[in-house]
Amino acid sequence: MTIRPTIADVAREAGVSKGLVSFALNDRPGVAAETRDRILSVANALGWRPSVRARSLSTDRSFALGLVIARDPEIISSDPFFPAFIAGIEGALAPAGQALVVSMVSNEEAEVASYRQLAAHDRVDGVILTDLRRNDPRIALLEGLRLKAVTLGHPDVESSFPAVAVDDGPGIHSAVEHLAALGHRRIAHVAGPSSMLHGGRRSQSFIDALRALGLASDLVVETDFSAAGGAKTTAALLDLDEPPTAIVFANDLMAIAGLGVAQRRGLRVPDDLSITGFDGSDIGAYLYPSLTTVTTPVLEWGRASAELLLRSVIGDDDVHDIELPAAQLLVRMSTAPPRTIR
Amino acid sequence: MTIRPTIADVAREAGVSKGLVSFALNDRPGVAAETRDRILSVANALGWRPSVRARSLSTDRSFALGLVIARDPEIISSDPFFPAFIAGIEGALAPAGQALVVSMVSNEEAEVASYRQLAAHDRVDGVILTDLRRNDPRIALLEGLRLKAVTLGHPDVESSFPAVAVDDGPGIHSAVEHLAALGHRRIAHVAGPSSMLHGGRRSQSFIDALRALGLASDLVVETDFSAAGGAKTTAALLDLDEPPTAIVFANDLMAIAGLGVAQRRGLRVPDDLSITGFDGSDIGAYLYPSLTTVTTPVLEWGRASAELLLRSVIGDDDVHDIELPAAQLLVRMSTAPPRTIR
DNA sequence: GAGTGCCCCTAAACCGGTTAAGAAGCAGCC
DNA sequence: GGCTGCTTCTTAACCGGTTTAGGGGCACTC
Repeated sequence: MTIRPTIADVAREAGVSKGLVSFALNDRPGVAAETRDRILSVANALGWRPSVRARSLSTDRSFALGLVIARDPEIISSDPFFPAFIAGIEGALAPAGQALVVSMVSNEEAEVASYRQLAAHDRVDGVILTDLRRNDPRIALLEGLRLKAVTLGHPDVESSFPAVAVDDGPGIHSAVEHLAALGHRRIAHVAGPSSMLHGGRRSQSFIDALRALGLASDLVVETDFSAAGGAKTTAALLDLDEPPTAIVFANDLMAIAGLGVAQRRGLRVPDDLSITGFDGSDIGAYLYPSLTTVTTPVLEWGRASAELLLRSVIGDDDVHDIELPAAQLLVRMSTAPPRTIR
Repeated sequence: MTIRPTIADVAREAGVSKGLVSFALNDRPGVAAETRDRILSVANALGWRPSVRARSLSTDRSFALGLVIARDPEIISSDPFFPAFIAGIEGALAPAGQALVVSMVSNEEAEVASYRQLAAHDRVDGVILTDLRRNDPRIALLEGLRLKAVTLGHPDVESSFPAVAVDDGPGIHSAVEHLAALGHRRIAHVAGPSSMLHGGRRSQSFIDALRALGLASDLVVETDFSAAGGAKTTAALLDLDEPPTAIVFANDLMAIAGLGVAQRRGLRVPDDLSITGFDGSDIGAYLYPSLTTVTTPVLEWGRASAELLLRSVIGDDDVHDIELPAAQLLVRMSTAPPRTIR
């Protein structure tokens, strides 16, 4: 096993020019069928593989997509989203011979720097934009950097990028209706930061759902999606004179922390307090009680995003927004009728 | 903002040849100080940035490292290791202008294919090898593919790659001693697969620790590091005629599932059963009871691995194995004296 | 029989760097 | 004055592809 053959080797062996080999290998017209076959079989016999590097240089493409993950170091390990999401991306990228460049940073300055670096070094042809924020500056940034992108969810600003969205609403609605049907009247929501679009959207869905049922929606507390935040706000809610009998958490991590807080206080879940999460993370099934949650098709989300972005990079014309199946309620054991009306 | 300047632009502007510009920019000897300064200031004025693509093609380097993650889809979301590990890697890579290519696969064939693809496409200069297995075929594979690598831990086969290791032993020993000191005599271990080196090593440490204390070490059950596996084996242990009063789990995920199983049976943790995990994952602190566990310097591990691999890629001579601070016991609330001797 | 058009192919430039070979200029030395 | 050797710089090849311009051969047309 020596050095890898190049198209020059193939050309020599097949008795044609370099250029023609390139044409034949790329299935372009203007090559006689017989010649094309000969070139292909020679390439095959020599074990020729294209050099991504050379192709990158001449075609001005990277054949890779990027994912910048900005997360507080404290949250990063426990967040079930990204590993599954990356697995989904991989499902679309690997068969296409594309690679995924991942960058993980802990704050917004580093995030911006990371995008700039990806663009300056021509590492990727496009990026997947997660965790959209209100008035998200990254959209203009990426447009300025001339990177392609897809956004996870619909941004609240003008965007030239297609979106891949999962509607959180139905999941939250189902959770609230489920709790109301069980008899709960005082239902709280531990929300993610309203600066993040999905945080805000989940809150709004929660409020809408309560209103539709004619219930008060005053118990919405905003925090930061972290376990620490979930624990703190849960404690605050339980300290109220009239504490809620059920809490809808905006993600599983906060729900798990909230569960711990309740149990620590001697409350029984679900008898004294019902709890729902959001994410459908696997670990929730193994807790005691297992966590009623809202599942999101994360893997599918990753796959669809990567596919759409690839199409957009190629210059496919009909790239348009994609709506994935909505989030769905997954009832497990952390919800039950409130004790007061039992 | 037009097209990016190349060294040809710099050369023209500075009135020298392309080659000399390259020499000046790479700080190589043979350039007059005055000329060098002129070239550098012209480059600076034009806003010249090197093209990684062009450099890759001519220097036969990718300026990127790879990480192939092989995990069952079921485990992937809940595993706290990789996000933190990647964050650590990033800490070393970003300042060096290097990128991280991540590939996530679900089985061994796909894993091999992934390494082959990374090598065939020249995507990376080296890879970080995690989750070493017994007689790990990947080492020979990577040597054959002429990729550089570092291994996480010491392999049990001949390897030309440097290792970055964290000794699990002291953590497991501490956990066992902690439990023994509390009065436990029947201590079980829910182990990871013995086909994985760190799974086997933790078991062995467990057995050694018990022996050293003169206790029986017959309660070692092997499973797969998953929540489902942890739950199932915990159930089996608790079904024994003489069940253990404490269980040492080989990772946090299994410990959390085990905790759920015990509580589901009406056992109180830690009163009826003590539990320890392994990983030091953050979420464990918020459970009820909070999980006594063994912490590993994951972030540091990632950083050190990436740095070592970068040095190895450059051809630095004195790359040798690195031993990081050993894993440490973190006592929280899931361990207490057994009820029997209370 | 010249002109036109098409098909198949070659030659060569190009992408943006690195690097080997060699030339020019100059000082030092005998 | 010629030789040696050093520094500084240029030229040109090279990495491995893609792509444009154009040439030769052939059939068809009038």
